[in-house]
Amino acid sequence: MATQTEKCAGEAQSFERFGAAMLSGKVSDSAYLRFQSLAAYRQINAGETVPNMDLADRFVFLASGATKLVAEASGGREQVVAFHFADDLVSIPARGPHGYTLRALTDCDILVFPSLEFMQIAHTEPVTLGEVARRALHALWRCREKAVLLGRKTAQERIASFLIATARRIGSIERGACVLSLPMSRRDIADSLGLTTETVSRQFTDLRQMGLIATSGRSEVRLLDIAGLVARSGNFSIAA
Amino acid sequence: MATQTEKCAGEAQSFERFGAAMLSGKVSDSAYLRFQSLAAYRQINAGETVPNMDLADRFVFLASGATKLVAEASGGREQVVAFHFADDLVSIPARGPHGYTLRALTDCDILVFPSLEFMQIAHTEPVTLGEVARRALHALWRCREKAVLLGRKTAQERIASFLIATARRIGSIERGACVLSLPMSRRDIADSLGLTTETVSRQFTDLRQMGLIATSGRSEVRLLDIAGLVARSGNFSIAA
DNA sequence: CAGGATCATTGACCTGAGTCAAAGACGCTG
DNA sequence: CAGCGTCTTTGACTCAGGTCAATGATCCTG
Repeated sequence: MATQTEKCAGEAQSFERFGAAMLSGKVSDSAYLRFQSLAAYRQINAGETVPNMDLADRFVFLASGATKLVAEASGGREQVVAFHFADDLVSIPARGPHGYTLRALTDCDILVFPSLEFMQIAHTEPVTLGEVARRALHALWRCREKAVLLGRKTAQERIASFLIATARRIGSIERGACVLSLPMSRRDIADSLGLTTETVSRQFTDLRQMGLIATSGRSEVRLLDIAGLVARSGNFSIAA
Repeated sequence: MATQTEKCAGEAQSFERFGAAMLSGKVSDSAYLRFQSLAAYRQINAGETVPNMDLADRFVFLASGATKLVAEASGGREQVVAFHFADDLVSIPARGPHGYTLRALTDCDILVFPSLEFMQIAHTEPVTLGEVARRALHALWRCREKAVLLGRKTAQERIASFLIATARRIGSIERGACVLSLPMSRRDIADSLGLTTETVSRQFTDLRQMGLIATSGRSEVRLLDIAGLVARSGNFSIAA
């Protein structure tokens, strides 16, 4: 379980956070300064889109807040490809079969880097390059898990899997139970799990009636029986 | 369009191929030798699984042949997470919510590395580390495209997308048309696209009747109207 | 090159999730 | 703290794709 993130508004704090996460203090002063001058600091309000700048690939470091990466298919269909929280590094391709946009779920502090230049500097700093590789592989792992979910799981298994995975990222312990404060709407969850808001809602209701979860308000979910959720998540092996 | 791959059986040729792809000649002799002693060469016959060795994360370099990375969910459901062809580097996590296995579609020559040690050596060679990062980001990009496909596309759009994407990887030009020699069965395609063999078959039939493709035997597909396929692929922007 | 096993195709029917529509809850603003 | 817009929930019905079952095409082996 990760701890919830505090606010961190401000360019200096944001870059400091980036340094701690990606440069881990072992980077040369010159590289440090080059990263600093390359970084474009932005504050993004909830609901806003991270502007596309030019048409190049970008890395976005999320210093605070939460975002979703949305891919658009034809016919206005949207798929949420990933959610991100503080300290995450997001890779956004400029173009492809689908258009990608990064949208803020809450107010965010971010640093935007052009990928090409970022990688050029990183090539002189093994620590940072290794961190990019490590994070990319981790994101790939998560994306594969999502592919299994989207390709082969029922609506209920998708919701159970989502709750377990999200709890591991932003859940907190409160009076023995795991509590989630979801920054995303039912629509975001639906677009992430390949469902509709109606189906998401129905599955929440079912899990509530089974006594596996309790909800209060629009965003708070309390996981009452994690073992029961795992059993219903469609996972092959028991998650570690 | 990539060119089809020739056979390359043999440990020496396989490692040479690895060197050309991942070390690009600029690597120190000591790192070269360390990679060489870390690599476990294997020949895998079509249909066989790459043995799990110990329980650690692995990188597999595919020197020749084609493989599928399969994730297993509960109830024996299988999801093909990715296909791989010659010169691809596959990252296989040891454990997670779903068990992963790498299976050969054709006879293969592979090099297996334990991830941890591989990354340790790579940290001394920016070229290789950068290549790992580049490939991981590329695999992530592909996996995201797959998530859009699995989350939001119809059966027909999935098949069209699959044919276009596969043509780009292993298609060859023959008398003006793009020809695919698919190394995977209908079941593999179905497990990759989140469908059943029956649905895959029906969609092939439909595309054939629309005059977009022609098939001969079990594995050969001729793309007669690529623009038509793209139009039916559900892609948002026209693919480059 | 005949026999047989596997793989692919086709057809009939069924179901889980989508769609459409309406009512209810939340939470924001004045 | 009342009013209103948005988000969520619930219900009735539809349909794309799954399931079950049978037939037909490949291709491999002896």
